[in-house]
Amino acid sequence: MSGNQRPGKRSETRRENERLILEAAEKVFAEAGYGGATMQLIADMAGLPKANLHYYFTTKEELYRTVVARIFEIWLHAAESFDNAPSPVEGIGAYIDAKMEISRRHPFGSKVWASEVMHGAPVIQDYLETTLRDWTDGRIGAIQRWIDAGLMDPVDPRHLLYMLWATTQHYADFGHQIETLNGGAALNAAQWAAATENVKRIILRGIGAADTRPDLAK
Amino acid sequence: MSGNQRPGKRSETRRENERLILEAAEKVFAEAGYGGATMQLIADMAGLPKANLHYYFTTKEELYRTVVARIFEIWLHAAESFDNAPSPVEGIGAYIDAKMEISRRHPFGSKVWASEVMHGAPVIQDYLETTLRDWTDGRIGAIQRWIDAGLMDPVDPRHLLYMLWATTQHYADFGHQIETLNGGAALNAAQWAAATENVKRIILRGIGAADTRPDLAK
DNA sequence: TCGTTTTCTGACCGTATGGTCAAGGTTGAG
DNA sequence: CTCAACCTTGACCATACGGTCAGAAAACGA
Repeated sequence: MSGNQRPGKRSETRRENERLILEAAEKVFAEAGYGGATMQLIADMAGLPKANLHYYFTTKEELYRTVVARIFEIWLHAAESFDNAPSPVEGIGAYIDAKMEISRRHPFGSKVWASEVMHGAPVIQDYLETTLRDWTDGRIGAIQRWIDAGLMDPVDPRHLLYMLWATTQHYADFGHQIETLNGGAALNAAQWAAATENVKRIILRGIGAADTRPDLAK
Repeated sequence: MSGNQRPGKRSETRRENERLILEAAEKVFAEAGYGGATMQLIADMAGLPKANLHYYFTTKEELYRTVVARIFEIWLHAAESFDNAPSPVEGIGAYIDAKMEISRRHPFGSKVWASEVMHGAPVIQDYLETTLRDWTDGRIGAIQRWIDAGLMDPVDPRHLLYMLWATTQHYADFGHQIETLNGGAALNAAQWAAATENVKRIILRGIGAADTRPDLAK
């Protein structure tokens, strides 16, 4: 219960190795799924002997839990973009920017999260029922206020949120499909920007919140 | 090479058992992933001894391939909704209807498909590069013609397609999350209808294709 | 009733996996 | 230098998994 780890520099090995393991684990869990991932594979990718993994993380499940928790942290951080925005264009726009950036920079984490939810959220059910639900309810209230203030059309805030999650995470979770349809190449910077602009444009116009008119700009 | 199975009624057992196995397999693969699924689990769910599964499907991979192929068939069928539509409102509207219906009636299949793509499409890569790419290119052409005809805004057709896939499949793939945020209950008929309407409304307005004006209808 | 084809299944096998452990190495404070 | 805490790892174990197979049991046509 005391458990305050000395941030002292004495053994930084621990930090470094945990980082190596968690990075490798995130990738392997994303590419093979929880059941398909093996400790040996993660160990090889981290460049450590398998027994060493079990020194830092007792079980495969504990390692997985840690990976998922880290992803949730990133998610929560992005969720802040929504706050303190006076209008839907700014709030939702910033949120789309943040989530697209996550899809681009943390595709493995996004896939692990998707896989976890698809399998019934065996290890993060409590997060869904507490943190996520609270955040969602709060955002629904914010959207409703924008609607009441006449800043956007009266769409169902809940389904709007689902649409935001779906469209942004799609670029990570279905990245392989998108890559294949892009001639086998990953999206470049310009294509990512175009994708983000498209999502923002369609959704913001779709909810009647676009600041400009039909916008015939190229 | 002769292999024409007599559709004779002599042994319909085969058809029935294959159906049982495929249904069980779809569910287990969806809920546990390929690596997490076991032949024993599928056998139990199908109510057959494990050895019997190997009589109909030699290997686990062959069973999985068959499951994925069946899902692709359903997907292709829904894709037809897009065709022969004179305007985006009708074409895209019908496509959204069809895909939402698939998400509702075949959630397991949708998850298997998502899982397959997320893991790099190890068994359907050829489908992505041929059938899916052809279909996508064709639809992009259709959308571009609508744009050229002034029936909708000049959005990137490719990203519009991604948005359609993302938003509709989200209701199946992330069904557990949606259910949790819905108080733990699955969406009822009215809620599914509301979700579908919301998706259609936002996207069609978002691309400037809504037939009606801002639509203040409740 | 017989003979042939198809279906069924308990018992079995080799392998790969998650996890353990004991012994040895490394580090740094006193 | 000494000692204790921490880190490393090859070898090992029990289990569970995909897959096999021999032979029993139906399911037919003649």
